[in-house]
Amino acid sequence: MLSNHNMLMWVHDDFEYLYRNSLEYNSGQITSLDDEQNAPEHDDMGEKMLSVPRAPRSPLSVSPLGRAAASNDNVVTRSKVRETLRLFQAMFRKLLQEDESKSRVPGSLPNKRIDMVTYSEMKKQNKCVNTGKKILGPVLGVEVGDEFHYRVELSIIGLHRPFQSGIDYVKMDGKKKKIVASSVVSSGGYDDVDNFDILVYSGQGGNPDGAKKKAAEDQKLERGNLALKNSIDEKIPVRVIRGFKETKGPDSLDTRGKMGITYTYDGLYLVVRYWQEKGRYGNNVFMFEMRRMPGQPQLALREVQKSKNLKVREGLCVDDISQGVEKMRICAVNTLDSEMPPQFKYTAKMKYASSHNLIPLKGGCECKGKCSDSKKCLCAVKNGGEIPFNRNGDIVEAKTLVYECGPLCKCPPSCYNRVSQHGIKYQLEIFKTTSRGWGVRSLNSIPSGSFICEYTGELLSEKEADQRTGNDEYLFDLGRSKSSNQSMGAGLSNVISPDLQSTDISGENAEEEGFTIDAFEYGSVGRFINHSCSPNLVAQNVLYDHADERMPHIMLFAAENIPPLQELTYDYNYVVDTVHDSEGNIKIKKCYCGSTECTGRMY
DNA sequence: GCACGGTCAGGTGT
DNA sequence: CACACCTGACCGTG
Repeated sequence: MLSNHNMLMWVHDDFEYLYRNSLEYNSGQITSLDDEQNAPEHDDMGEKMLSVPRAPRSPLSVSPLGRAAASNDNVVTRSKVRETLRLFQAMFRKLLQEDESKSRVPGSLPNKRIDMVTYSEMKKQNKCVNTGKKILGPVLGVEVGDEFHYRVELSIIGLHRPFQSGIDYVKMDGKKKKIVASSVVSSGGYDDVDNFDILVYSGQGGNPDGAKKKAAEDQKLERGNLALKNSIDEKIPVRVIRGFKETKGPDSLDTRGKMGITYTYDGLYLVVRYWQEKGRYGNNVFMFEMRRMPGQPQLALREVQKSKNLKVREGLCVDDISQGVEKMRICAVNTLDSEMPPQFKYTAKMKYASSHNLIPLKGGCECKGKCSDSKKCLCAVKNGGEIPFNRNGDIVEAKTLVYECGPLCKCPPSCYNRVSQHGIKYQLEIFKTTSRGWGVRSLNSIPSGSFICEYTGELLSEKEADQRTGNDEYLFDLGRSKSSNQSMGAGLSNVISPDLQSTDISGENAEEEGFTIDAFEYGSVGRFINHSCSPNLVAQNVLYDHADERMPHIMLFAAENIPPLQELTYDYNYVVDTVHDSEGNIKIKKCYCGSTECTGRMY
């Protein structure tokens, strides 16, 4: 572990100055530099050099201003930021669902900007964070590598306030007139030269606007341009958010869901110089060279890019653990030791025994199209009168049980109500973790609400499961997976008007015979996904190919935006002291998830 | 079919 | 106030 002092010895003088400087402007203090909230994804990404200004940790480092109670900024923790973003994403999906289900009467315009609507609602209800004075340097609760899909997401957590403008800036304390840049968004819309750690950013203004018949003009050294210039002299770090256009992998079979751009917080940069040159339209534009400050974690996206350039992936030990069963290959990677992944028989589908008397489907919906009319679709009715997915295939919210369309439905396979039955759509891989055996991660960015994979295996009754001792690690008790709204946007029910809320359609005959999925011998990638006390996935009960509510499919969905290489986890949801061995003694299993919310025990 | 460019409607901040 | 902004959705072209 590094003390602050040691840490500063790693960096050169200039940097130390900057470091202190940025702290000052952040009006906080460093409290802890050695623990990572999201440790898992960095575990195997080489040595960490924590020499860059980091957001102070709450609650020990509350803003000295002690903001008024009306503000949401009293204690901005990492989990507060995650919660805020999840709320945005959940509200967004809910409002989009509402908008999509509206019958498009000619004359009544559908709302095209759900992101804006969501933003207004969150602002009205004071759900945004870091809303106070604009921040220079690190932002409380935000970490390098965090991902977003809408510009307003940057705004609601105080990372970059303006909706459209690429440059945000601040009046300097004490110098009323002087402005410096606080953050920039680089979406590649301008001619940026991209050298990983160098960003050449174009100034603002002067560009022609065809819609308004405005011709190109020379840029002026004002506003954002002036702020960036001043940042050179003041040596104040500027936050950089990079927008990457979605590179649809060649093996991506997902034709639906065209989410355009992923914004990634790329950390702090210094503006080192600026100049003028002729722009695309013949006008003079300003160019600013920005350099990424050393010691910040490499973006996972870069790591993936790098490894793709190699012929053989480092640590690769199995090319495809699914052996062709999944439509995408799932490789196994171990950069730590020589251990190979455990042997098992890969199955993408659940294995039911005839002794369980599975209740078959009785019928399906009669929709001719893609079940877009939730009033006519019988499956939508079963789901409480709505299709539980958006048209891009994201689940709207976690429910007790979701009914997808099935083999007896008239709708085509491309129907909006068939999401998890189509299998994985992200490039997943299993990898050896430092402290929790094998884990699962993705090489792609995963947007909140996306389907990840099914937890498959052999279906066992409780009695059968009890007889198979010694492999608890691969058991999933179906009763345990009460899908809760908590994990996909806490407080959604308080924010959305009651008539929009889903009706709970749980079978209340819970105290019947329980079932378990045993993935020890037969299973899928799902069996490698570890538990976490602050997980990024949620387990959702789904029915589609049979009607037996006692034994739903367990489908895992993303509960937030997940950057590449971040370990995927869900909450195993054990109640401590309720797990017994064959002699009836309480079993104890420690949790090594490493999150700040860790309870210490898995069961 | 798709990638790309033009167009348009926006909210917020200056 | 008017205006600009590295949006985001949509619709036409190639």
